[in-house]
Amino acid sequence: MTPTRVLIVDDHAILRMGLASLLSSKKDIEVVGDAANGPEGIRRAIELKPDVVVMDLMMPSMGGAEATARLLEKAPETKVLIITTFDTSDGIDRALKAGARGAIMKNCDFEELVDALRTVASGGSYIAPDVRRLFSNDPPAITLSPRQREMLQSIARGLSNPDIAKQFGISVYVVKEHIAALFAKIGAANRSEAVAIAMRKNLLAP
Amino acid sequence: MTPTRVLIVDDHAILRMGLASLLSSKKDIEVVGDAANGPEGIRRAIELKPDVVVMDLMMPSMGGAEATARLLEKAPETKVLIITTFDTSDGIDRALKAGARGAIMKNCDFEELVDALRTVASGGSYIAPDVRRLFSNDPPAITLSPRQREMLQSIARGLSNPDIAKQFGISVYVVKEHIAALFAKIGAANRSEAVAIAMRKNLLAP
DNA sequence: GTCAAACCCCCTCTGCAGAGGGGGTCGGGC
DNA sequence: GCCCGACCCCCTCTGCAGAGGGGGTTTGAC
Repeated sequence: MTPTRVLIVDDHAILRMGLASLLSSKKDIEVVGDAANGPEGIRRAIELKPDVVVMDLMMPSMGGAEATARLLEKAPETKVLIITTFDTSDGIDRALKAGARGAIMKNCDFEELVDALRTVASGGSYIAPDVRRLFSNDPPAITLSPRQREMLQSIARGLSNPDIAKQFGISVYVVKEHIAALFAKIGAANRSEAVAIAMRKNLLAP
Repeated sequence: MTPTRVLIVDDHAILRMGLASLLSSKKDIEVVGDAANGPEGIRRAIELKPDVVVMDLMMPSMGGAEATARLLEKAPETKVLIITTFDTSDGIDRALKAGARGAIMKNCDFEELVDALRTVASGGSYIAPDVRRLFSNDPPAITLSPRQREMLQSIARGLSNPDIAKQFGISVYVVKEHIAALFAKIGAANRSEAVAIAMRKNLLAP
C-alpha cells in the first residue's frame, strides 16, 4: 500500500516542521511538502497533488477557508483537513461549506489527528466533537450583506452617519437603514456594542 | 556537557509534541516535559526544574505573561523563552517586564528557535528582530486606570452614559470625564472607535 | 406571479454624546 | 511645598444617533 501523501499549510514554521517530524514516524503517511500561506499552499497542492492538505484557518493574507475554496476549484479531488484554534470559532463553517472533509482543533492530541488524517484520506469525513460543538449550538453563522459590512467597518473607524453617507455617496437615511438592519442581524443595541460583537465574531475582515 | 533541559508550555498539543520531536534531534537539548496551560506549566516547572521554559503567550485561563510572572516568583533562576504569534502584539512587553529572557515568533524557522534556546540557556537574552519591531515603534504600552477600564467594558456592552452612571453609583458628568480621558489616552474619536481600538490592543480583558 | 432581500430616497422626534467651561479631595513623587 | 494623576461634582450647547413612519426598484428563488 502506498503511503498517504500530505501537504501542510500553516503560517507557523515551528508547527509545520513539528507536525512533519511527528508524522514521519507513521509508516502509512508521507509529508511531501509544506507552505506558509494560502496562495503558496494552492500552488504547491497543484504541483505536488497530495492526497490530503492539512490547512490552518488563521493565516495572514488569505484565510484557510478561502484557500480551501480556491484550491478545490482547481483540484477538486484533493481532501482538505482543517486544523484550528478554539478561539477563532468563525470560518470553520465556511471552510466546510467550501468542501473541507474534516476539522480538528490544534489542542487535540496527536493520535486523534492521525485518525482524522487516515479517515479523510480514505474518503471519509471527520469533524472533531469539540469542533462540532462550536458551531452546532452556535447561531446559524451571521452573514452580512456587502453594504452592511462596509457600514460596520466605517463604524469601527469611528465615522458618523453623515461621514459614511459622504464616503459612499448615498443619503444619511439609507446609511441609517443599513445600520439598523446590521444591528438587528447581529443583536446589537448601538454602534459600540456592534463593534464589540463584530470583533468577537470576526465579522470585520472578510 | 549536560544537555539543556527544556519544558514546553503551550495549549496546542500538536505544537508541543511537534516541537519536542524536533528538539529531540539536537544532542544538546532535552525536552523533559510539557504542559497545556499556565498553572500546569508552573507546577511542572517547579517539579522538574528545567533550564528553560518555552512559553506560549496566548493560552486560555492564564496567559503566558502572567504565568511567566508567577513562575519567576517561585523559581527565579528559571529562564523563560516566549513564543508568540504576530497578531497578539500585546502581552510580550508584560512578559519581558516580568522577567522573560527571550521572545520569538511562531513563524520563525526552527534553527532560529534553537539559537534562541541556546542563547537563553547560557544566560543571554534573545529578542527576535520581528518581535522587537512589534513593540519598539509601538506607543509605550497603554495602561488604563481601573475606572477607565470599567468604562471601556461598559461601552463595549452597549451601555449609555446614564446606564453606566447608575451601575457605578456616580454622576453622568463623571462618567463623561472618564470616557473623555479614555478617548484621549487611546486616541479614539468616539465610543465605536474606542471599542475597535481596545479590542485590537487587547485592553478589555485585564 | 409572488415573495423576500438588498438596495435606494425622504420625513420627524426624543434623548443622548461629546466638547467646553467651572469647582473640589486625596495620594504619591521629587 | 508643589505638581500630577485619579477620582468626584455641576453646568451649557450643538449635533448626531436611533426609532418611527412613508415611498420606491431590481434580483433571484419558489
